[in-house]
Amino acid sequence: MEQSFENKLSGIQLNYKIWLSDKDGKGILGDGKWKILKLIEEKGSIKAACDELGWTYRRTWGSLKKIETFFGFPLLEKHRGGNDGGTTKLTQEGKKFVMAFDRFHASVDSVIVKGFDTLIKDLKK
Amino acid sequence: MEQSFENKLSGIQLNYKIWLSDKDGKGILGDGKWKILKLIEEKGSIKAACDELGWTYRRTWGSLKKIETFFGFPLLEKHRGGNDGGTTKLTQEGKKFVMAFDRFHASVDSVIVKGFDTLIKDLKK
DNA sequence: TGTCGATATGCAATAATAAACATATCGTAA
DNA sequence: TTACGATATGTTTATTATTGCATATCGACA
Repeated sequence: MEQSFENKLSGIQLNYKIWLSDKDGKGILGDGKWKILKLIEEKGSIKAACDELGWTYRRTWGSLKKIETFFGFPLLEKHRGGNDGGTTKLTQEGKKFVMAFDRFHASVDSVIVKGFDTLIKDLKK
Repeated sequence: MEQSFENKLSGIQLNYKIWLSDKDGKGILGDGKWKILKLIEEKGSIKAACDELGWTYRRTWGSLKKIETFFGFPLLEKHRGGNDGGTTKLTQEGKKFVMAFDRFHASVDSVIVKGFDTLIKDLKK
């Protein structure tokens, strides 16, 4: 058996998750919600965003409830009724939050990827 | 209702996890295993490390099995029997892996924390 | 004023994960 | 050669997370 990482390294992939929580680790708002919030704004409805990501409406709705419960004010402006059934878009606060998270990710993503490259190189030595 | 993040920000905490997987997202080896590997080396046994972290031996053993199955060679040198029941320490490869992950974390941790600080500041604006 | 499709929500079923229980194996030192 | 405590592993029970099903509500518009 080859006692070396070498031939396994190409099969390794990097994963990471970053999220915010309250002090009990609850009320989580992370990558998933960030993604869906962006997509809701883009598509104009929760349902359309769910379909796009293949998520169940039920689960998504529960997630969105959590984040708004945590902050105590809505990040989404939801409208029911109408010929199109209803629409949803981000509130001012929602936009601010999404943009802040955008910046956050932009600042850490490349560093993590770079660190991973170094890790792989270290294992080759 | 206050439409501002301001008064909630102090209750928010940062969380993140970084891990490596095979192409199917399986064979995971991340922060948990990194931590326990270091502790096993320090304590000299799997059991002692488990007790320290409050993890079940069964679960830990399963985790360690996974990582070694993935690489195809042991990261741990395990000994059974003896008056002390047995001991475990890292192999050369185990040490290399742990050290590489040490470096990896050292290079990304501060950036992530700094990014979080900026995120919070952004939400205050 | 009836139709439509999305929002809104409860609840049962199911899957995924972790914990708990049980037991066998090993080898050294007394 | 027996006792000890850690390694090693199967099985089962709990916990939690996710899915799926069902159903009510809403309001612009035809």
